[in-house]
Amino acid sequence: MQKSSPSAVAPISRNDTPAIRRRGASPEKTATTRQSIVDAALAEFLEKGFANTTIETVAKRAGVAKGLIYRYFVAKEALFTAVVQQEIVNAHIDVDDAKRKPGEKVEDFLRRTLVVSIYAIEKKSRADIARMVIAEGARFPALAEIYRRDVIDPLMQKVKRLATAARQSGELTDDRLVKNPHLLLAPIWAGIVINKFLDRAHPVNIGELFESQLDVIFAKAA
Amino acid sequence: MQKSSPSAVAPISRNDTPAIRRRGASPEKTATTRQSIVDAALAEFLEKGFANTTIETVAKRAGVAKGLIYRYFVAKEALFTAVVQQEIVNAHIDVDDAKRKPGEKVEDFLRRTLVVSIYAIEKKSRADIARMVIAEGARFPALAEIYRRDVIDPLMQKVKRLATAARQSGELTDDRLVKNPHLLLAPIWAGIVINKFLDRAHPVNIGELFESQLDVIFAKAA
Amino acid sequence: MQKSSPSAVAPISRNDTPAIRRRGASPEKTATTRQSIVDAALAEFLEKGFANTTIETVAKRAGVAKGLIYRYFVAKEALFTAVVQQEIVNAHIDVDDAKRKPGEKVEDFLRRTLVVSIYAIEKKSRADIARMVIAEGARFPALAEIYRRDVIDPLMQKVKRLATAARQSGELTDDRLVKNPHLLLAPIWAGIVINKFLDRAHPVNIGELFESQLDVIFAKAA
Amino acid sequence: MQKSSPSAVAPISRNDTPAIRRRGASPEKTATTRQSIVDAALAEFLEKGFANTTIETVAKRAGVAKGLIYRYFVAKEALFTAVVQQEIVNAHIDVDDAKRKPGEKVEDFLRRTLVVSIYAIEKKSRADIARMVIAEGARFPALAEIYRRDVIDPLMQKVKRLATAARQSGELTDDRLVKNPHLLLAPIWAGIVINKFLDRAHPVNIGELFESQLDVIFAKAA
DNA sequence: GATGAATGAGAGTTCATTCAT
DNA sequence: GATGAATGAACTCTCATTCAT
Repeated sequence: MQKSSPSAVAPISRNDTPAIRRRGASPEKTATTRQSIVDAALAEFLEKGFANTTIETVAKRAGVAKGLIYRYFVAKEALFTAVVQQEIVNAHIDVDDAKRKPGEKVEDFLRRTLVVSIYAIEKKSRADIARMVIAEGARFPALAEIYRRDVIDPLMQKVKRLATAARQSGELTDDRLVKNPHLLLAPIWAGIVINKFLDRAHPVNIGELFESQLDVIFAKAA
Repeated sequence: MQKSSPSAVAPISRNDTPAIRRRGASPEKTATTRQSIVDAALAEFLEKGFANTTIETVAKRAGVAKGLIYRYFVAKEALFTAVVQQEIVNAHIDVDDAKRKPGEKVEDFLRRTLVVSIYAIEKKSRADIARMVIAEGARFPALAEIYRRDVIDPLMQKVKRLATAARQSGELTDDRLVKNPHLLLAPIWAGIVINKFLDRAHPVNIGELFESQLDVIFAKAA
Repeated sequence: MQKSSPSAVAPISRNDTPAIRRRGASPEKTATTRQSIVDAALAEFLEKGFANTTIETVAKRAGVAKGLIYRYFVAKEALFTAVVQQEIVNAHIDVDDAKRKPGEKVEDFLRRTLVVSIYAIEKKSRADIARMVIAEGARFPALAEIYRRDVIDPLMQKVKRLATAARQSGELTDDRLVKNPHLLLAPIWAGIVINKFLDRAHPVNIGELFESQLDVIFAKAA
Repeated sequence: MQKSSPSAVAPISRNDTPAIRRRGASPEKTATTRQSIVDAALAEFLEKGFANTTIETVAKRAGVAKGLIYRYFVAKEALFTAVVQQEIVNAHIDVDDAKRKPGEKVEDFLRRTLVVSIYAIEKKSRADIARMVIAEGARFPALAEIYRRDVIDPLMQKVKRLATAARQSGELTDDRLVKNPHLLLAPIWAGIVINKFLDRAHPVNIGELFESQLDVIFAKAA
């Protein structure tokens, strides 16, 4: 009922005068229906991927008729795109340099904030979203682009800024991270690939892997 | 879906009875036909993924009739499995500790061998195979397992052995890499994900990224 | 499908009890709504034909909700029938023999009245109605029948009566038109078929064609 | 099996060497199948029109599977177009001026040739084809154009030539038919409209109507 | 072995019609 | 009366798989 993406239905509250009662189904009902479709679709897409998900199954799971889905999304692809985009929006990882306390070391800041986020990645379905974007990326390049633009690029910018700060303060003694900010988050990608695609039976601990990466990058004596 | 090696056609007998003319096509012709199907299928699968590849297109590309494919592979899935498996076999990355020269440092050995392999990853279609295993992994868990068993696990074992050696020789001053051998190859996964799925327009240099990782792991002063 | 006049809504009572305020919308409002639906439907049907017209589009064009249409017409077919019938009523062509002036020749009377009507056929949408009746006739035989009964047959009767009069007065020297009254209006049908279906780019002049037909029938020396 | 239109299948006879036997289904079988689809489609389209004909019904009537139709025609529209075009080709009406015997009057020639054709119009399904082209013309303007180009226009040219000849020989005493060649065939259109759309119960005799038209045009004393 | 016509089970999508509000 | 969300049957089209030749 919250955060309905701005694609199909009318905004819920028209204005503040509660007396206005339109005929027909209420906007709340509409929003609920839409959300149940989105939820069902997300679950199905995550479980089976785009090609193996059928509209009929989504409808059944959402408890609505097949045709109704087409009132909310013009096509299966639009449904997929909308669902994934909505999730991408939620996937932001927060490492804003501005939140670093005065005098706080970059490494400490990263441990305090990012490590927590990363341990949470697998709790929430963020890794699954990433997996889906990856798996369907070839067929939906636009989605991959959105993911890059909204999630990866901003994150990389922030990492770069933090690396630069660490370099200037002497916390880092070389430019490697400034030039290759991807280095910092490489263990996350590796973890997602291994845990979500290759070895579900023996998952690596992404958080621990990331902490080790922090260790080596910041040359911590073990 | 697991034991798909003998899926369709008996292993081609390397002519032990060279003079005998059997009825029908010669084993050589058979092998050639099979290979042209596999080649065509690989190309199609890489281009379009499993779901969007049709048997008809594969047949056309291979220059054979649709029905013939079913003489070699019982089903589309079997074709896919066979094709990918064959590629996985080629995907071995060679870092055999035994080949380390006496007295050669582990780091030097890695730079001498692995870095070269990694720069080659993108030249050959290995990254594309990895991408496909990743993308279709949800639908073909058996393939992912094979990939892990035949490619990842052996590689990890070797990394672990090298890490142990480096630890014992004092080249490494902590157990991080021994406990998290994935750390070494994380940049490769990150690179594949970024280059193949998320940001084809601005690829990272996987080899360079990997070298930086060697730098930080072996605490090289820049 | 035949008796569709009372198909949906009772004939609007021309207020015999003007002071009484009934609940709900006033009859005038009702009539207005109904008319806007009919107008929209006519326009859509003329543009796209029966099968390609959707109730939703009609509703949108009429500025009413989809469901409301079903308060006035039980089904799409009833709507179509009602709309076309209403137009058929307007399609009468006036050639009443009674209006012939005393002593006026039949030919002169036809030129004075019918030719004018025919030049008007294409100005009004009568030809388009005819076209629609023709195009949908196979699917709506009842409509074609109504068209025949209300438009064609009466017209033919009048033509026959005029032909008989002309024969008796010696204006015509044979019974051809009496026996084949369709001969008189054949150019109109030909004109509609050619202009509306076959060659919109090079329309024939129906009025001129009809005048030529009068010429040859009444053996006018050119 | 004859005259397969050149749209989908390979030409039947590759060359004269009868020894060539390809594998798989024979071209004759293919042509037969194609023809049975075309026949079934024509019958269905004539009975129900384009929109009310389903591929499934056509397939059932042709005795083939639904999907097979799509091997021969890319889409329902293509099937319709092909079927109708093939019939249009057969719809030529022959009034070639060159076949007029030396010294034969135009009127006599027309009675000798065209009247016969016209009486045959309703025996064959030509009138039904015309009806279908008319009924679906709005949705398939290309077909109407083909019909005009291949049937109407050539016919009109011939009529014009004959009218000119008759005018010059003094057989006609005015230019009406030269200027309005449609006049000659108007009764045919009228007849088709009346018999096929408006009044199936009381059909007019198109041949007789056309003969009367010849009478009046050539000013025959009754 | 080899061909490709033939099959038929779905899948996505549309739309007349219903009904809770 | 009026709304438009909801239903579900029906339709077009696809494609893995089979099979007569």
